[in-house]
Amino acid sequence: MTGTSTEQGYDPTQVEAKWRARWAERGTNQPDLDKAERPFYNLMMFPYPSAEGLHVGNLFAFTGSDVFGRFQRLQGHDVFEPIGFDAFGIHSENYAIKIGVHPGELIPRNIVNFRRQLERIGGMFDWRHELATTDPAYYKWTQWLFLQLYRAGKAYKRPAAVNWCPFDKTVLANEQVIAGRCERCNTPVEQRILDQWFFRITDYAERLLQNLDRLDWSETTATAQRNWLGRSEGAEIAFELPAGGAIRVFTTRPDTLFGATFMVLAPEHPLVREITTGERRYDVEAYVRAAASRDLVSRKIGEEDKTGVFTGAYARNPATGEAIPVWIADYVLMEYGTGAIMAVPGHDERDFAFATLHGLPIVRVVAGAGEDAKTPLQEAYIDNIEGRLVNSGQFDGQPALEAKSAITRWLESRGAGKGVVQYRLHDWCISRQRYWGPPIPIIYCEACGTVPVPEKDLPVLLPNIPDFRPDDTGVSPLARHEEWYYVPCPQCGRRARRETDVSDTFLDSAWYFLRYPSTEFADRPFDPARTKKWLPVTTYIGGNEHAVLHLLYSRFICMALQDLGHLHFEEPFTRFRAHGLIIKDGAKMSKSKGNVVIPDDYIAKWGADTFRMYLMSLGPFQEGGDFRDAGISGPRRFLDKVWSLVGDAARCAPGEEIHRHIQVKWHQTKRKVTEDTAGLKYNTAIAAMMELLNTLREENCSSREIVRDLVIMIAPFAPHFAEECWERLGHHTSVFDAEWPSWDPDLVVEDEVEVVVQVNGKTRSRVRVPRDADESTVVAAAERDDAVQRFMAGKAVRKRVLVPNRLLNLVVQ
RNA sequence: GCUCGGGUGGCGAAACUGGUAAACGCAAGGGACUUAAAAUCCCUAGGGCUUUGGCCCUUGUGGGUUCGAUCCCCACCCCGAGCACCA
Repeated sequence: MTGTSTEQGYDPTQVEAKWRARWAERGTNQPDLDKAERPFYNLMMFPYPSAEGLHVGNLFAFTGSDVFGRFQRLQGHDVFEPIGFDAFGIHSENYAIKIGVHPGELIPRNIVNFRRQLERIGGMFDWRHELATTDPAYYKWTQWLFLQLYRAGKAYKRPAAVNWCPFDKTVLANEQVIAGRCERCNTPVEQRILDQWFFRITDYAERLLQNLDRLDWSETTATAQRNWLGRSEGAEIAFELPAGGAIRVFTTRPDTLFGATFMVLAPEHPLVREITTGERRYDVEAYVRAAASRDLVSRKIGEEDKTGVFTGAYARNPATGEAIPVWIADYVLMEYGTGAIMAVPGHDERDFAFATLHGLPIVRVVAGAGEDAKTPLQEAYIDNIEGRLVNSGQFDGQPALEAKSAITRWLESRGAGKGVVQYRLHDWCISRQRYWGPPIPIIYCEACGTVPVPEKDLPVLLPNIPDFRPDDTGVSPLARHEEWYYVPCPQCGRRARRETDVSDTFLDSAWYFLRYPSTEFADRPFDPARTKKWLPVTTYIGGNEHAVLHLLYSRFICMALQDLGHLHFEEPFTRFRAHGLIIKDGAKMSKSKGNVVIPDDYIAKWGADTFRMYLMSLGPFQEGGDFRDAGISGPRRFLDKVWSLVGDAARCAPGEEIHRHIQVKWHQTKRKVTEDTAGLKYNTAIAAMMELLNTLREENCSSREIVRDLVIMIAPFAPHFAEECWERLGHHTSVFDAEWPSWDPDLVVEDEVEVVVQVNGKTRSRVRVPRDADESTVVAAAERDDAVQRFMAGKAVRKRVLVPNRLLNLVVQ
């Protein structure tokens, strides 16, 4: 194999610049959104335009999505691959504060850099449909979305706790609270109660859960959503108070009701004041105050001792009739269930710890194998659903599982309880007391109350104020901007005030995929015809860090929009695949770990195509890989060799005869590359192409037909390179308009196969036999083999196992 | 603590989801070409024995099922990600 050649070597810089220009000129990456016949919406999670630019981990994800889009295009689909920027939010704002540049100035600058990087890597993006969530033409519709939910009664305002840093005097997101302290200044964080806007996502909990079963999603992602939704079946039970009324609790273990020896209310529970007796008032109030000042995060960690105080009140256990003491403790959370529990210390770890610490009685009501009512409890006996009830009156002896429903029915018949379903999911708080987001389109009027901004007045523009820092009022900086803050009431015209909270970034990203196909329409968020043609998204690829919030919120928004008649579907992402992470020095790439690799220098040195191939060959796309720059020369050598092979093929006469075994390799490769690329197993698809190349070089074969197929198969991975090779093979159209190679099922198997011969499960030899040879033929061949004979040593064959075309195992003695 | 992933050569990884463990690539060693280097090309290569014919061992650890286990089952160890007092 001589690399002949008077021709030019492969120069990626030149080739890539040429094809970027030509794609732009020809509109290669711009499908006709109205006339497309086989629409395929290939979506990648849009990036947040950080000041650092895209790192290698980001480009791994973008490239993997682009490979898939280009592959689908070669399969004959009209692929729409849009891109945009998730540019609002606390990250941008905090960074802007840190370096003292206004986010309105910083973000456009970052976007320019992102655009440059994304173009350079060769993404098949349709830039005509680029969007940024910070663009008033976009957030006008984010605000519109809020109004639709508000009108439908799905948005409401209520007091809720936020994390508050008393030093920085600002509201913090949960992620900014590290071990109960502010991530920036290390000051202990407190909680503050503010009036905030919520979306009623909990109304959709059951649908969000049910639909998961029919979505083609990564199983890990679906599982994460199931866990987050947290469906529990149980009972709501009333414990009567002597003075009238009752404390209602939720439990998943009604079968342990007879073991409820005390009750605990969350400190915020509305009944606390009412039931506390005079002599306990001081202790209880002190405890409530202390709980209120604790930050939200450490409250939920649960490592500390289980503090609490007795209210002095008693309630009646509906099963035993006994009066049991009512305590308050911060291990009970107001946001879950009813904010009150029946404590069963015998069968709940937390209740056990609390009872031990405060000297409360512990009763066994479930006995496992070899235990009875009197077996002492050293710790809470939890995994007891296989056990039988004891100390439980008429239910003694029943299996715990049966007793669950039996006791629930018994309570129902006496009006003391009922079976209910609970979710962990909370309503979505969309209020942010910050500057850098879309203002929530609400006006407060003394006369008319809460008035939504009329749709004709949208967008409510985010004013460009120089001091965008949060201050110690706990209110958004927008409140300081008077000519913005005060507006005439849309209903009565009197002076009114604007809502100063902006909405959560997750709201921006919960609908951006609806906007992409319709970016040119100024008068509607998403055009009905376009939406009908392109949505739901065919394939969505993104990071598993968004497995829960972003994907769940997007699903909720689509459900709500469908219910309101705006959409024809309720699940936005037909297929979702989570990409893996790129590891460097044993850790995920992140700025805080200091192991971020900036791709620009690699691309400049090796070319985008080599870099793409390298990233895709690191490991399975859905698992990620380990970045070591040493390996990048491999893919480059591959492309160099293909380059020279294309030169040979261009000179080679068409229709050259091809040996059978090369044909087999060729067709096997087509099958493997097709299947593996479709399954996102890019690393093995690339390996298969390398094998084919090695075979062609060993056999000194430069068949035009084979090289042509190879170039098409390389195209999703190395698009500029493939275009250039395609042209050198004499084509005048884009390689992406070519047809993906098909394989002949008769040509993927050799006529003669090698069958492994094992004796007692150990490989001893291999014999060549015709394909699909029957057992007697294979056995005969094996028995003629010297090595096999040696290991058989005249012993009788007790059993033969034949795996056709693969293996024969002879079991002797 | 809980829920998902995952542990295979010097390194990244592959193995039709029970059938030749280590494909493909990187790094390495030897050779060819060259005044030289780079590039390129050819050869070697999991470990250990060896009488040079081969033989034995090897997929985190220990058991099990099977003619046969990287793959299935049980117990344990380690790494990564997410959730975290959810009653």
